[in-house]
Formats: sequence, C-alpha cells, structure tokens
Amino acid sequence: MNYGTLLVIDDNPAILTAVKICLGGTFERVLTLNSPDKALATIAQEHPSVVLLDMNFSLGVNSGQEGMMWLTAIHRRFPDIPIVLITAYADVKLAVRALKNGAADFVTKPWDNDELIRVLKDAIDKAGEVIPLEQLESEHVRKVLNKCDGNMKRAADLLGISRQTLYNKLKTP
Amino acid sequence: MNYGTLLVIDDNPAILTAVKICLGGTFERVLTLNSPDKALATIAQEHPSVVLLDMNFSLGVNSGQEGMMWLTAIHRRFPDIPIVLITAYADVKLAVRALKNGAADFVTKPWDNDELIRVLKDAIDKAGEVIPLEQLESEHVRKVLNKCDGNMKRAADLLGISRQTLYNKLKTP
DNA sequence: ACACTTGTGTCCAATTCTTAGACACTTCGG
DNA sequence: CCGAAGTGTCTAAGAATTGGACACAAGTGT
Repeated sequence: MNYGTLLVIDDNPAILTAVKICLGGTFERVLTLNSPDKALATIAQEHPSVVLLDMNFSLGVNSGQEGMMWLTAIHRRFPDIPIVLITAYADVKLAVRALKNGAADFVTKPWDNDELIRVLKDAIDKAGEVIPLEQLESEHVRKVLNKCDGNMKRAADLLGISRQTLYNKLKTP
Repeated sequence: MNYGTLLVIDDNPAILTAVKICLGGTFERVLTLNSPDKALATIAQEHPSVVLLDMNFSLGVNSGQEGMMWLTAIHRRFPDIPIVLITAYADVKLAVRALKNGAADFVTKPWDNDELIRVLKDAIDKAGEVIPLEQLESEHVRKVLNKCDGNMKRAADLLGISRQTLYNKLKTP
C-alpha cells in the first residue's frame, strides 16, 4: 500500500488538486509544483518515487517542447527516478519522442484514474527492479556476439575484453 | 550509403510496392512479406538490418494486437534487429505499448518518405552501437548505488558483488 | 547513559579471473 | 596453392575478487 512520494508538476492548479484527491489515497505523500523551475531542487530534496510531469507550460504553446526539455533535464540528473508524462494533446510523434528520451510512460488527458494509478505503480515497480551485474553482463555479451554473427574475436574487441575472457564467459552460463 | 537489407511486412500489396519504390534507392535490398507467418524464418535466413512491420493483418481488426504479438515474437528471437512499427490508426496507447515491448520506433500512415528513411536509419545506427562491457557496468553500478541512497552494502548485495569490489569499482572511474 | 545494530573505511591472504603471447588447426578468398 | 583470419587450447604473469577481520561512526531502542 505504501508507494512513497509522488511529485506532480502541472501549471493548472485545478489539475494539481484533482490529482491530489485522486492519488492521495494511493501515495504516502503527493507533492505538487505549478512550474518545473524548481523540479530539480525539489526532487533532490524530496526523493520522490515517481514524477508526473505535464508537457505544456508556456501558454498557447502546445508542442510539448518545454515538457520534453524538462524530461531530459530531470532524467539526466536522476536516471533512477521514473518520469511519467501527461498531456492534453495526444500526439503519437510526441509520445514516441518522449519514451525515447527516457520517459517511463505517457498518458493523455483526460485520464482514467485507475489507469493512471496502474501506470504510476508500474513505473515505480520497474524502476525498483535491480538487475545483478552478472546477468546484465551475460545478456549484453550474448547480444553483441549475436550481432557479430558469432565472430568471437570481433565481439571481444567491441566489448573491450580479450578473446579468452569472452571464451570463458560463454563456458559458464 | 549502404544500409543493408530492409524487410517490410504488410498485408497490403500496394504498400509493399510503394515502399519498394520509395526505399529501393536507400537500401541494398528490400524484401517483402505480405504476412508475418514466415517472418521468423525469413529473418533467420536473410539477416535484415531492420524490419518494418505493419500492425494490422486480420481484416477488420485494427486493435494492433496481431502486430504487437509479432513484434514481441520477433524481438524475443532477434533482440539485436531493430523493428519499426507502422500503422494507419494513430493511437498513443498503442505506440507506448509498442515501444515498451521493444519497438525501435513507431510511424503512422500515411508516411513521409524522408521521415521514414530517417527513422529506419536511426534505428539501424542505434542498433549498431555497441557499448563496451566496462561502460555498461559502471553506468549500472552508479544507477543502483543511487537508488540505494549511497548505501554501499545494499548496493553491492543487489548487484551480486562483494562490498570491497564495489568499493574498488568506484575508486577507478 | 548503555548496549546493540548497521554501515563505513581499511587491511590481509587465498582464490579466481584476465591478460598477452604462443601454437597447431580449419576455412575462406584471391 | 598461399595467405589472411578465426578458432580452440595452453601457459605464466599480473590484476581482480573474495571472505574475513578490525576499529570507528551513527542511529536504535531500553
């Protein structure tokens, strides 16, 4: 039941209060910002488990550029905190670009409460998963070796390890 | 100028010929399938550098379920080959789900030729990048350590390495 | 104030991993 | 047929990893 702290960033006060009411029961705390200006400072201080970020702040501008900028800024600074984007202007191109820029998910207004809760929980759960170093390594090794059509010498070279080491890593899976 | 082989999978013959004409100059070869049934076999045999996959095959069904299934099937079997999805029914939810399921990109019909070419090239370039093992490792270590609020013991535990090893890895960045 | 727990920074010696180099062998293309 | 490139294997040296240990700091509960 304890999903930690949610940080919501939206310039519409009505949205902020609505989110607070809808998600107050799910999250331990719901923090709100009506401008992304202090997002980095707030995140650094409060360590939210997830950020819900609106894409449009400049009045009349709905390209989502500003939200995208903040997404990249926050994600670069806090790669381990999942960021869910929300926008009124459903745009496939924008959604694709957001996900490629590190967004955990992308939802459109008006939102469905249950779906939003599920999306946020999923983002938190996924961010909470920790892959052991060895597994990460062996998966990557396999992928690179695949791309090299099984050429061990080139794969080892690309991976930055010696051919024998790659050999050993494949021996003990 | 040589971007290898493109595999296009679409049940509309007109689309296939159109793509062939549009992208024939960019790719060394353009293979086509009017059904995903033989996708896995074809990919295994031809080793395309990218796959362009339509989402809707069953007539009258436009939920994209079938394309999604083939996306996951192909991606699970060939994680190193990028898959670009294409659909006539622009749907943000569908696009998000596709990207989360491993799609390299998502474009909508009717498409812009230059954009499609750019997207495919990007997908190939990105898939061609190989991250050295050490860099992958250090990035992951940093992320996990961050998530543990700097608690080295827990981080080392989650990573599956000893505390001293984590210590050393941080010493020499 | 007191013990207790947890984590840090640091060392050690034993073990394991990684490396460069070498060798015979196969495969492939000119 | 030759040479280039890759494989499978080995060795010996060097580097990394491990469990264990120790003193110390910070936070816990009593």
